[in-house]
Amino acid sequence: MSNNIRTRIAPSPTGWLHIGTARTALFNYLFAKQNGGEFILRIEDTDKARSKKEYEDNIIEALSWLNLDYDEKYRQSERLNIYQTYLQKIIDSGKAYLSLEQAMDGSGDIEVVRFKNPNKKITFTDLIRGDITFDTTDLGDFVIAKNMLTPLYHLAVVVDDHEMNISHVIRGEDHISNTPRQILIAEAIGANIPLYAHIPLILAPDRSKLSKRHGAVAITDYKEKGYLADAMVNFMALLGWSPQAGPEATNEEIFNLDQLIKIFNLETVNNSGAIFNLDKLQWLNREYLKLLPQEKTVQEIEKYLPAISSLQKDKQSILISIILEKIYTWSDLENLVKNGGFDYFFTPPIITDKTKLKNTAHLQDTIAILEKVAPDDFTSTTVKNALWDFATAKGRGEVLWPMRYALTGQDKSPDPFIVAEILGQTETIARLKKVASF
RNA sequence: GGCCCUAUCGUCUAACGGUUAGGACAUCGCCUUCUCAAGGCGGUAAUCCGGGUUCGAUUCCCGGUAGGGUCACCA
Repeated sequence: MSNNIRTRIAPSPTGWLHIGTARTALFNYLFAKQNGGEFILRIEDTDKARSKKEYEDNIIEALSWLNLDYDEKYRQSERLNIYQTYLQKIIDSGKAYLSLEQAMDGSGDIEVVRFKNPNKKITFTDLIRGDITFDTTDLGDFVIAKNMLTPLYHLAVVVDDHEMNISHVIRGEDHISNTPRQILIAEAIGANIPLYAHIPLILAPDRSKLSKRHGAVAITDYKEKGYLADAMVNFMALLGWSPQAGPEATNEEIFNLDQLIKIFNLETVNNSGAIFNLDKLQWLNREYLKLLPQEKTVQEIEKYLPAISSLQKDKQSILISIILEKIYTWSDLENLVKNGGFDYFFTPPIITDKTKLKNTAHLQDTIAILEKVAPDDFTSTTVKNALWDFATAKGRGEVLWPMRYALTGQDKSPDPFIVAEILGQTETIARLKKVASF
């Protein structure tokens, strides 16, 4: 499939990669890849004062984490001569002019380059919103460069999109009103007008533009919080687009990057802003956590709970299932471990308040029953089977609560059978004997 | 304020002009259960308002209202 679909993400390195920019990158990536095209990263660092290398590094780190691989990378600060050439061309053709004006920062007079506005109506067809018309008269003769070597945003964007053969400009709807200016410049340099698709913004819960005051907005914040890249990608795809729409409609919502490439549809992207819903992200993240191969999961859990490696494989997988049903992200696990949430699996609990055991009357019988379970088959199932009738006869709470409490020292924990299996027969009985002698 | 965009459950969203307005997250209830989770099952919950067009509007048109974006020698 050889066509000329080329898209780009053009962040300016004046802040960390924002979740909204990342979602725009995702849509650009998906659209390019599903059409066998190229996805390009262009660092828009023409503002020397505000651009910082650390932000560029953050952008690259975030895109890499999300697996949004770009085919080409450019930095506008390295292309100044190109802009200068085009600038000269526009000036020579009389479509822009030098203008001596008092600098806005009060630093004396400077000569800026203004675009000679033809004052006409511009209509473009937005792939998502249909025809949009602007009267450029309201724009005046806008400035396109501070001087011959310092192009401003609109000029640099148009020149680059032209030079880089960008076929589709997919960007946030905050750029809709920038489009007529850019079309005017494109016409002035004789460039093809790319196809535009303005996607809806990501909003904060109060429907305002999502910003730092609403908490974590940088992609790397989510990386650090222990979210999975696949979950993040899946979640962002669902913001403003739905697999439920279109001819290939499905109610399924779990799609990784490769699957999204196949089913994403730019035409069914929504046109209204979407609120960032953390609950759904968390749910999605757990879904992806469950999908992780055990080896990978153990590896990750070891970072926070090294003791898990001392367990046998089958016991590891039981503990994993216990852990996964209690966390949404790895940082949840980190917190649980910090608060001693899983200590009892590895260290006997210290029980000082024996009234917490409630009823100790059946402890000796419980021990006797557990001692009869075959040592080589001491599993949650065999333990449960051995104990069940006895517990039912005495009142399950009368038998099971003290057993569970003796094993864990916790008011809340997984059931005593599964805890017993992980601890093993010897340790289980030892813990029970200890409290039985109170 | 000018210009532009938008409007379906709390949230994300689906519905060739004809559907009991569907799904997911959240929430509530039930089941399971010694506890906490997880899981299973079920429920509550929406077409912003007013006019048209039409036999029939969530859907098409107009107006209103509301929200958002943008109006730099930032991007």
